[in-house]
Amino acid sequence: MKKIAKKSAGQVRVRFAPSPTGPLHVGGSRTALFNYLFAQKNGGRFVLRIEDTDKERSLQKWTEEIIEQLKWLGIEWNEGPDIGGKFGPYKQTQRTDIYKKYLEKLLGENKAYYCFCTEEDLEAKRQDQMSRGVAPKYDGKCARLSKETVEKNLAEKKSSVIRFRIENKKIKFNDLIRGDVEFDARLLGDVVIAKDLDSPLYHFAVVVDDFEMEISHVIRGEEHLPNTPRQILIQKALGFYQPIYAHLPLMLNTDRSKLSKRQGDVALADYHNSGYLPEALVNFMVLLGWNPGTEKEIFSLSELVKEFSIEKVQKAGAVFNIDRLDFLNGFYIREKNIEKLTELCKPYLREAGLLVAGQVTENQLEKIVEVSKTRMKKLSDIVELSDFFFADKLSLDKDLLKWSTMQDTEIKEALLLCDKILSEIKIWDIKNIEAGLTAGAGEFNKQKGYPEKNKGYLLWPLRVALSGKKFSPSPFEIADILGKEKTIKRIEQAIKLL
RNA sequence: GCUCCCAUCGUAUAGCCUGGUCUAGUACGCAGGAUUUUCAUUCCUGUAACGCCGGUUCAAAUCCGGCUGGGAGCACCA
Repeated sequence: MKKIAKKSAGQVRVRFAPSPTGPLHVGGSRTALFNYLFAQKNGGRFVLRIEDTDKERSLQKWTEEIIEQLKWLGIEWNEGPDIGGKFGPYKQTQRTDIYKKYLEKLLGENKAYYCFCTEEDLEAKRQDQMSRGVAPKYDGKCARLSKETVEKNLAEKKSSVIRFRIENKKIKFNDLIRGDVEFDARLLGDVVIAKDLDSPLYHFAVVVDDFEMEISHVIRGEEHLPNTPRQILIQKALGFYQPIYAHLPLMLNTDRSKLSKRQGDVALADYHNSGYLPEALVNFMVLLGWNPGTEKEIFSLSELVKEFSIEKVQKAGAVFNIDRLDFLNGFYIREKNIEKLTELCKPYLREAGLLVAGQVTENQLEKIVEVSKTRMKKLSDIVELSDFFFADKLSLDKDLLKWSTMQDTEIKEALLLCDKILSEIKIWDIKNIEAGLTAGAGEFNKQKGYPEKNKGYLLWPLRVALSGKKFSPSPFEIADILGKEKTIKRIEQAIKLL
């Protein structure tokens, strides 16, 4: 049997290979992003491959979710389960025949063997080894079973798995990010590469697929670093070329452990749903473990494609710092044009029951978003920030109306004055509102003997009367959006409290 | 426990390869200030780091060694 290894095609081909056992993780998203950028930068191809060999945990809906979220981020692949490609299929469960062929080859060459040890047995040995302080590894019990015994066991349908014989030698490889890395394969123990001929396991399937799909660079998370020597050994046994490896630093919790559910969300969809923008997430994730070496920190995906270089990827893990994500997201929110931002906010308003048909016009809605956007960190913030615009009647806290040392009667006078000024406005626009009120504030302060420059005596009670909130946009903006009738009504409702 | 990886302000990082220009830069955060009726935005100022010990050298954040600390992996998961 003479199967000569295909040479790596020369062209850059990378892959992102998630297993569909749950929603797309932010760590996975970043891995996908780096692969995508690397491919784009080098004129290569980016492959999406679904590693669903774990039949118990893999679900079609997660494959769909992964695809949906990656697309939302703006990451595109050249080959994948949804679009096909020259090296398909791109789901491992559809590639059983390919794996089988190689599995038989390994078995035939005695580079792999059937193992009949039970799981309980194995677990007990593992415990024993751990307690003795040695590295747990398979003891090779079934490695030298006679051909007859194996055939007899197989004929009796004894449960079995297929193990790969690990060669006892040192494995050295060069990692694009970490440099030379060396492992001693003697510590490894023979790995299980398949449950049976039709059920390959991770280590085996990746190696075969990376070869069959002519992957040139394997860019993945650092958690895979210890897996690499095993995979290299399998490649060698099969006569495959060795791809170039690059192990990305991990994303960390605040306590510096591997990012996990606990300190916050880990599913990309969670960030998506709570109103983070894809451009913010991309910008944020890429800067976790990479930087351009310049002081530029704001990057669009297309700028990233130009400036990305894998050599500048960091070795140490990076803490996922939500403050920075919030800053970036706020920045991108402020950058968005108002039509688009309004569209993006609508689902949140609708979900909160605020967007009832006919209640506000499109124009009003855009104004609401416009005056709220400097306060938004996430799209979902729009609800809390703007709910009072939609309310029919405000539930006012009387104490909030008070500014400085003002007494109830003075607040009442202030609101009465506002009522008067606003009632007299003919053309209801923000300019007239502001001009009228500003003049009124000066007048009011002089009359009452308040510090002349402090417009709060008039404006604070007004703003609270209109918004019901401690913090809000200016009363001018609110009044403009509310319209004359509603504005006056709210002022009068507030006066009744005093 | 074993193997491997890693180590600059609270966080992300620049600088390290090619020692001097580093009294260590930037951003977020935080503190203070300006603008402002409030909050936010914007602008200004400030805050704070080369883990430790030894070696090489005229000179070390930068090179070498050790230590310490942190992380990941050790499945019939991926």
